[in-house]
Amino acid sequence: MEEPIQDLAPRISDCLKVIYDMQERGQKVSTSAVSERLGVSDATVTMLFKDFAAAGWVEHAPYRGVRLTPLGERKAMEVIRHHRLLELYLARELGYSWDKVHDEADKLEHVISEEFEDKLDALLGYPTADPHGDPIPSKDGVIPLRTGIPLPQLSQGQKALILRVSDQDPEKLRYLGQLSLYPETHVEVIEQAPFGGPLRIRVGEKPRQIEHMLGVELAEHIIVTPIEAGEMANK
Amino acid sequence: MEEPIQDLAPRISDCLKVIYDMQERGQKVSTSAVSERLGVSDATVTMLFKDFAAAGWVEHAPYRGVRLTPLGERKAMEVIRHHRLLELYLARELGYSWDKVHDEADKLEHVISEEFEDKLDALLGYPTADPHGDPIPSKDGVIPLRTGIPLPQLSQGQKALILRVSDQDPEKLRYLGQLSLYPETHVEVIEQAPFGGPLRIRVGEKPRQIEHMLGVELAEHIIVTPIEAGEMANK
DNA sequence: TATCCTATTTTTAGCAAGCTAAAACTTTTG
DNA sequence: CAAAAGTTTTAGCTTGCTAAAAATAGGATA
Repeated sequence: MEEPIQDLAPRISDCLKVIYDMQERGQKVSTSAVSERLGVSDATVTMLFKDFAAAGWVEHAPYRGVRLTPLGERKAMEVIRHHRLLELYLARELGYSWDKVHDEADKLEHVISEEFEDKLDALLGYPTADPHGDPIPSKDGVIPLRTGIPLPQLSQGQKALILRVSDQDPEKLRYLGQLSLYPETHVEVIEQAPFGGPLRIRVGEKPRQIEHMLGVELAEHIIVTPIEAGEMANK
Repeated sequence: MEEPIQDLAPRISDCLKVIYDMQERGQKVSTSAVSERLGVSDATVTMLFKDFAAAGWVEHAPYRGVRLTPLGERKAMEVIRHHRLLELYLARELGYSWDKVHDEADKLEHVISEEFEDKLDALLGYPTADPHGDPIPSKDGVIPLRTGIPLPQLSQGQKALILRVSDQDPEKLRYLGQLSLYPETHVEVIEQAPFGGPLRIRVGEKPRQIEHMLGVELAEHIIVTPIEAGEMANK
């Protein structure tokens, strides 16, 4: 229960990660949803839920899913810190494209030592976000909060900065990369077709801007923060 | 049988590595010797030997051990390449001391992808030796040969260059590191006590040389190549 | 030279972890 | 309130391992 996170079986830390991820998105954490994401049977997840409840990581209401306790959240933070540090490392130091970092980090995170993590952290300059803009928790489990809104909620004509692109599907990431929709990029909604229709957006800063069409499906995963006109002038 | 080396179970590649290592040292590869190094029971190793024989990696004469086939040697090269590239990487890029690289590499080598390996290789400039001076096989399994002799066989007064320090014991490595006995270091035997007595050695180059006493036990693992007086003059 | 003894190796039987298919059971929905 | 959808339980599989029993090699002994 108080064992270091490295010693958790891979399935256990993977499951913790999925629970946290779903909960962060405000979704209900059900047996079937988790089993699908982990690629195992429902029966397996039921057992994991029971084990987690016994360890005090979740509250488990049988037949209606699971919710992380504060302890469980702390454990999840450790797993996620490992994962995101590795993602950033793979992208920045080894030149991985952002659609490939997730899978490789998934394998590495189960074997690296505390010392390895510390050295990565230092090498990367104690970073606070991974290549998708997802925040990297600090060593003591504090997650740097940067709130934003999904791109489709941006009012027309409002300029904004991309904070996160929180999708894991390599295909989609590759596509978004082609449109230069990375974190820290400037973006503006030119118009949005009604009833959840596609968006017309302008990407990039003044000299080199490009327009694209983008489905809401994808746009929902792009989290942005509006920027004042004043801030633009500085550039 | 023709599956990529990454997909081998950890135990299998570990075993392959141990077999290669013992054979390279000219030792007989027996069930009990391998089981001891892997930390498993004899029964387990017997089964591994049978599996390896079935895969065509070794010739297994029951009750009298195992010997790698050419195919088995190729497989072993792949495993060892992974391991040594990682060792060098950990030491050079992450600042690990040479006594810690082995254990961390042992864990990492089972999960890294072919792409990861390629990126490491490039990042390191296609190296040919790890931090202990052990040769790194090329991608097609060719091992760069650099022959040398154990330090105790060096004639007195003969100057030499350290090629390899082939020991895995962290304690010993740490100690040898304190004496600056790393690969590429200059060393000279001042005198050797008879009947396998300790050596008196001079370490380093002209301006900054230090003398040490060293037991034969340890010295046996230091592989050196004599240098001509002429070569010295260049420096 | 034949046989015994001992150290080593292999075989056997069985354990534990981690998983699944299918049956049994809830909850939700029409 | 019945059927559908989702969850848990049950029974049993596979993998990888081990302890103990059986088998063997190879030198010691007579």
